[in-house]
Amino acid sequence: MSKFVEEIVGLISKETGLSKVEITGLVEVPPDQKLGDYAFPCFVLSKKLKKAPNQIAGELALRLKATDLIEEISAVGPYVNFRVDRAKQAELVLARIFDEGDRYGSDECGKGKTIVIDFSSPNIAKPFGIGHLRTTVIGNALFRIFRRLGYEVVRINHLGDWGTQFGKVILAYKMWGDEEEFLKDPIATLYDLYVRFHREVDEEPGLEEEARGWFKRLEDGDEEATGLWKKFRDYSLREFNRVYEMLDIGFDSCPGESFYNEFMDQTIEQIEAKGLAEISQDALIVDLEQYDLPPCLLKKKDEATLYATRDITAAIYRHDTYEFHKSLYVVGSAQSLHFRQVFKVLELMGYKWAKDCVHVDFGWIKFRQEMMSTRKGNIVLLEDVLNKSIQLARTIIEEKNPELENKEEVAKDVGIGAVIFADLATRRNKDIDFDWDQVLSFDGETAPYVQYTHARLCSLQRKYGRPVSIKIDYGALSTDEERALLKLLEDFPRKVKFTGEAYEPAFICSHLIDLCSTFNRFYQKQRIITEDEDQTAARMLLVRALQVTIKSGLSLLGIKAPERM
RNA sequence: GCCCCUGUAGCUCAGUUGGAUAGAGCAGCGGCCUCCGGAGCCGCGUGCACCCGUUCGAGUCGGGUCAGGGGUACCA
Repeated sequence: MSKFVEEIVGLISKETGLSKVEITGLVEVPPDQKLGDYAFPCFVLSKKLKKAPNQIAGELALRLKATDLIEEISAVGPYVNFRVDRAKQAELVLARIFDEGDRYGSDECGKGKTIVIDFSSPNIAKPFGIGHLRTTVIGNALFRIFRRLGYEVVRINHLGDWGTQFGKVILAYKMWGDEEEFLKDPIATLYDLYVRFHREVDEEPGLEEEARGWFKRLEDGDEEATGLWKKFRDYSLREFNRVYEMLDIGFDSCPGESFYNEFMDQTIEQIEAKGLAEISQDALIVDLEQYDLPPCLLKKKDEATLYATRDITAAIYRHDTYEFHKSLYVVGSAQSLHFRQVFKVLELMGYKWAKDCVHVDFGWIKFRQEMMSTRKGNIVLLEDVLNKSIQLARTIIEEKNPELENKEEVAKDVGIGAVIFADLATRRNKDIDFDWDQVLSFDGETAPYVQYTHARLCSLQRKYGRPVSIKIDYGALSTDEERALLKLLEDFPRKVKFTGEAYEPAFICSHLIDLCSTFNRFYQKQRIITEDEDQTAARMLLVRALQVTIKSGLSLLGIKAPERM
């Protein structure tokens, strides 16, 4: 909590007899900066004192005396408003940022704790579509945020490399596959086969049964099935890595669902030993009716396992391996029932840590215009989106800054940043309408706007040409915009923490937009570098702090901050 | 049928634990310096799906209605 709030809480508690905790919960920030920096609403006191809140505020404001940190106290309606000593506030914030550099916003709260994040997790033999963007970038942002908060973070790519679908792909490949075609474009070929399988199954329903048989053989370690599966997996991974490299995203472990195959029997035995399992309609299930949940299926009638079994096994494995404080699953909301079942079974198995498993869910990406016109099935490839965005960035650079040195690198940073930001900026639980025009927009509330502001701040520092110092006249930062900027900077660490608690990277996006738009307004109105050396020195320290904070915020989202663009 | 999520301006979205006149961006129209980067800035807007309730106070909490999406035993 800020020193200023502490001070205010102290003052009020002395005068009113309310507890500090209670007051802390009530202190708020007024909607208009002109009213003050902090406010205390007097409604709660009106019952106790049997007086109108307006009257109480008036009397309270008279009794409270200004201090070193709080320079003005006044009543407006039912609120007591506080104005902090601007110079002190500026000094506290700017000196700290100067000191911490681009680690500003870090915290110790995660020290000694491990968080496991399961994210991205594409299915092999299927194209990496735009639909996989959300889990990938949200997971990566959470990784960076928790790391900043002091946690050990383990990134897990739980590849979808197991399940009945591979029986289908194997069978389809055996029937219609072509080696040469496969090597040319592995995923597209496999995906075509998969689509064709579903088309042909309508006319020959027997294929379905045959495919299940192939998955069963795979699960039993059959040589031919395993060989094909391995081949599909290797080539798919190679293509995924291309996308991960573009996004600059990595993983600490990529075991995939298949990895847990050998532990599956153990899990089932354990569940049976607890007396939780039963046979129903020829399948092995855990009945969850008394918890208002549908049964959790462990084994199909043909004895093959299901994804719930694999997720339960994986959860136990992860806890044994990492002794996590939290285990996150960044997976679409379509699977929320599935996770409720899995977590419930873990709880019934007696694992107390089941409560530390969190489904970090998110809405769908839907399509409006382009979906039907996309040639490759009904999928928009993530790689295509990234490439288009980079291409647009190139074009704009050619137009606005053709002299730029490392154009290609900057075009990548900007183009990819735009795509990441466009996704992260919307709150997780909302569905996103994928719209080319919106993703490929570099104006307004976008990554390029933030990056542009950052580049502008860098440019100012180059132009200034002298080292920025913390020995300045802090009282010189006196305009409304400077004041607002100081508060936004002060609030940044709290925002990062809150973002972690809510698993909601969008909070950082909007904070960055606030910082940038406020600065740009300031920049437009006021000259930064002038004849007035004291004022210039003060403003340059602010510029430096903003630049560093924006860079820090972007890096938490997995977005680069070029110095020129 | 039952369960979950969503419903704020023409479009896309903010609005942290209920609080002082509900905010941005995009698109449209009109402007901006002797220009520190115009990927910028400024101006133009009577909108919280609907109805009840709780409260001094509801976009925010509770109940109901309507609309959209998702899930609901052998896919993941």
